[in-house]
Amino acid sequence: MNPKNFGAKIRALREAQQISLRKFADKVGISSTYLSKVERDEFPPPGEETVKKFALALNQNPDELLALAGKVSSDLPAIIQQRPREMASFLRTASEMSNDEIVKLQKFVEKMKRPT
Amino acid sequence: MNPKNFGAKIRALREAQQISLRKFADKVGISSTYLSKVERDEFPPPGEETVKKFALALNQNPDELLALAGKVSSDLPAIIQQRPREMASFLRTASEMSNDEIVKLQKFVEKMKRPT
DNA sequence: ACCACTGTACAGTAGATAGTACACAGTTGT
DNA sequence: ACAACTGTGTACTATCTACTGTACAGTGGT
Repeated sequence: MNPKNFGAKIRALREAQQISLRKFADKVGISSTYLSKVERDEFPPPGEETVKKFALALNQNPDELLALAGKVSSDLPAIIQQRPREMASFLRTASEMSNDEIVKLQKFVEKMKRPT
Repeated sequence: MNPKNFGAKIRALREAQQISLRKFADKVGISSTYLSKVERDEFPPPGEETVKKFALALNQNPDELLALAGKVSSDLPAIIQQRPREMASFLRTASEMSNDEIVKLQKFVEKMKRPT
């Protein structure tokens, strides 16, 4: 919920890859100084595009990494805006569901997706 | 999608209420100058809280008015961040659904909501 | 004629977001 | 010993967001 350990996570993943701060910064197109501060959570997480580059370079799910950064991929708000009432209602209902119920819902959606 | 006619909508609704620009501005707690520019789409739509006050004062659905403003209520991103993968997947699937399918999905969710 | 009201033009601003450049200290390899 | 790394402290900065205050011109009523 709070982006308190975003930086720590990035650092851990980067170190697991044995890549230096500077090289990683170059790879994702930011300055090493900035990356240093972000990794120590001295600066807040970077913008959406940069976080997505992190995810790509570190083999992480972009949506999860964005969540850790306290953000969401901007295509999702865009989808909500297509059908604001329905989507808002869905999400608010889903937020009160148990894990079991979420799984049921997922399965239902999966079924609908399959070509009839 | 683009917030091009947000202002025009606000102006139309305000005029339908027969309330002056200044009075409406006071009511929602912004300056009349700002409201003037917003209504003529010379300035982009205001922030989330202000749009919600517009909705309240004009009897509009907040999620719809926010959508017209190119925004989403901040509780929705927060919900997505609780279960980023599931919610992102759900939304991206839902974005490809027909209206019929959305209705079916809504009914399914309604059923789940009912106290067992 | 005057006053109060209508909307608008002009000129700003405080705070947040997403970064940058430069310089430096400590560690490692040869 | 010194070159080439490693990460970090300091000091900015540009752009965006979400507004404000003052002043003014046009319209309507008395």
